[in-house]
Order: sequence, then structure tokens, then C-alpha cells
Amino acid sequence: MSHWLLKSEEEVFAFADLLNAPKKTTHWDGVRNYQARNTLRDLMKKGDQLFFYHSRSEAIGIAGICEVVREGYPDYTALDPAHEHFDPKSKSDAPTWFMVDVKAVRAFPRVITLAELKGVKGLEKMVLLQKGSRLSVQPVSAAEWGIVCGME
DNA sequence: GCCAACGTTGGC
DNA sequence: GCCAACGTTGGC
Repeated sequence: MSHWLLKSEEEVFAFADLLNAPKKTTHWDGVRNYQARNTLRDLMKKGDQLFFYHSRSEAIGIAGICEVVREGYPDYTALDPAHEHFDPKSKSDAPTWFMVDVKAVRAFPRVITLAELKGVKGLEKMVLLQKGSRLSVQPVSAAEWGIVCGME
């Protein structure tokens, strides 16, 4: 099983919104970055677990854990001209953008903040903590996963 | 194919 | 709200 981290602006879609969604599940649509796309399309497998990270929020950090319940399939919001995430270069017979479905597993009792994560031994190479890292869908190693879960 | 200009991300 | 870092676009 692989581990990942998803970023979401808390004001746009928070972990609480996922917990409140039907079946605690949502389509992870709107990713428009090729590296992140490749992860969604090719690498994420059913049952993989993900950290849910709040960016641009009052409490920046990891709010909870979710899991992949449906593997990569075309992001229909890119194919819909009426949708704000519409992308004319994506075609239904050759989609550019992909998404997965994720389901909330549990919230951490408190957000594990970015500030706390910085400087923790063993997390030096975590993609999230690299300078200038903006990837919204990124890998987390098994060791990093264990360390972060141990911080709750 | 280069690279300047532009739009976006995200911590502060 | 600011702005540095990044990815993408498009003229040449």
C-alpha cells in the first residue's frame, strides 16, 4: 500500500466537508498539474491512504486521513464547458485530467500543523516540506506516514 | 527550443 | 494582502 498527501484550501473544501459528504466520499476533481495528474491516473490504488492537508488556512496542517475508494478516471469537470474547471484541451475520448474518489477514514484529534512538522527528525525529505513545493497531490513514504501518525 | 511574460499557489 | 516560487504559454 502506498501513501499520499492531498492539499485543499480549508475554505474551499475542508476535511470536515469530507466527513459530512454522502458516504464520507468525494471526487477529487480540479487537479490541473501534470505531475499530480500522473499520480492520480497511474499510481493511486484502491485502499491507499492519504493525509488530508489544509493549505491557506488558519490552522495549516494535516487534519485527517482518507483512503482511495475509486482509482483514476477522467475528471469530467474538465469536459464540461459550463464548469469553472473546464479545459478545452481535454477531450472525452482522450482526457487530459483525471481524478480519484476518496473517503474519509478519521480526523486527527487536532490538526498536526506545518510548523510542528518542520524540524521533525525523519521528515527532512518529505515532499510537503521541500522549499517551494506546491504539488497538491504528492507521495508520502511509509516511514514519514508512521512518524506523522505518531504525532497525533 | 528558448525564455520572457503571465497566472497560480500557498506560507506568512 | 503580499510576494516568492513555480508551471505554463506563446512569440520568435
